[in-house]
Amino acid sequence: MGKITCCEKNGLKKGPWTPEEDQALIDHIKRNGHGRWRTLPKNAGLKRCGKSCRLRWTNYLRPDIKRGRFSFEEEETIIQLHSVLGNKWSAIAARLPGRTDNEIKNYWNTHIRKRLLKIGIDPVTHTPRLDLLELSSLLNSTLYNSHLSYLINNYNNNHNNNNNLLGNMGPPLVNNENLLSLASALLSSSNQQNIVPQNIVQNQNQIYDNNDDHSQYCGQLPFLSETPYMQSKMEQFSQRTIHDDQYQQNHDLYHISNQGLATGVESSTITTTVAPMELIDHNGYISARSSSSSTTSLILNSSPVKSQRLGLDYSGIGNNGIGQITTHMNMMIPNNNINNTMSTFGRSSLLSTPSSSSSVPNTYNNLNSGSTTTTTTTTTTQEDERDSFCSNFLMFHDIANAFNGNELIM
DNA sequence: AAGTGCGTCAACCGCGTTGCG
DNA sequence: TCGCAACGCGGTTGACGCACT
Repeated sequence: MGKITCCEKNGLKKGPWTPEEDQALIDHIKRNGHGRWRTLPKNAGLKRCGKSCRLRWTNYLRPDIKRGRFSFEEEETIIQLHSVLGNKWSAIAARLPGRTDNEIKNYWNTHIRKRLLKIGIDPVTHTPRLDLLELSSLLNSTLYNSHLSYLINNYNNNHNNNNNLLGNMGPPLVNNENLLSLASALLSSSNQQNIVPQNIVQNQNQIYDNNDDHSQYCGQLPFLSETPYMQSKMEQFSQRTIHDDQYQQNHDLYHISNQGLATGVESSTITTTVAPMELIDHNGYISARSSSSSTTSLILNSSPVKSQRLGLDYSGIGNNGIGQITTHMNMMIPNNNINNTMSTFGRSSLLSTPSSSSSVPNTYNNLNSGSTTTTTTTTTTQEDERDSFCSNFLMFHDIANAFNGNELIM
């Protein structure tokens, strides 16, 4: 039948260890220390191979082994280290006192890995799964036109109402059942369409301020930089020092600002505005005018991974259409680091609105409890929290990676 | 109560690396 | 430099327990 192993060949025992065997091993190591595993079993009176003894000691009997469930902090560390080290379990274990490589490996494979897959993150690359990226990008980019047009028209119809526009939006634009068929249709037609940038998601209440002349926006998307709100924000933004070398270095990074609404989430939900770097002119203005062709290329061809890393959380796709895509971004950008990030990354900067800055959790540690993904969730289990935590953490981590710096990490 | 499916995790296996003669 | 033994690592297996039917 099976291949004869060294243990079987030598008449050595395999399988689970008995308490007596454990005690014999412990006693021997207490007396003589570990090492010399080949001769240890004989000296300890064990009918086991040295390999088995070493494994039993290092993975189970060692006095400094920490048993029990992994804490949030440990899980956080594992994810972070795995994104850097990959499946180097021993290297990861070396940074987690009391945890063995075997334990971490098992925990990864049985818990974390599954959760990542569940939320659409590739556990190997720590990025959104590529098979979902194109689909989602396509949906976003194409739906953006109709979505904003709807919002604008809706706003024009309701501009005396202080409630958020989305309260009147009705059902999401996309549901799970239609997702694949819609994607198929879009894929076949996308090349003929003039797609408006996917990632510019603005707070309609703020952009189209009540003092604006709403009639000018009727039926079409105004250039965002032409709205009074964005004019004022960009004026602040453009006062910051921008270095051309950083622009060159980060030319494919993204302008990020925190805004509310506009993506199918509730009015209390804070979302994040993300615009491709290509859409930001030399004064720091978002230029929708220049984006229609270049953004199509950006989304579908040039750098989908980075755009998704920074702007989109695909865990929300299945549940809430586009809405949750922007949600996690806020979680990923610690409020007290926004200015640092701006100065660090020059043109690839962050804009924070007053509304978001009061709502975004200050620290990474708040990610567990401070999720803004509150759109439809009614119950929260510990597993749910961990799912959310994984998602948040990974996005946070990937942003830091994408910026090629550690400035976002506490 | 018995059968089945599934998740978990301790333990095994094989291969690569290191150290030494 | 080579060969061998010992060790370490990562992938995989299989026993066990629990939930569900």
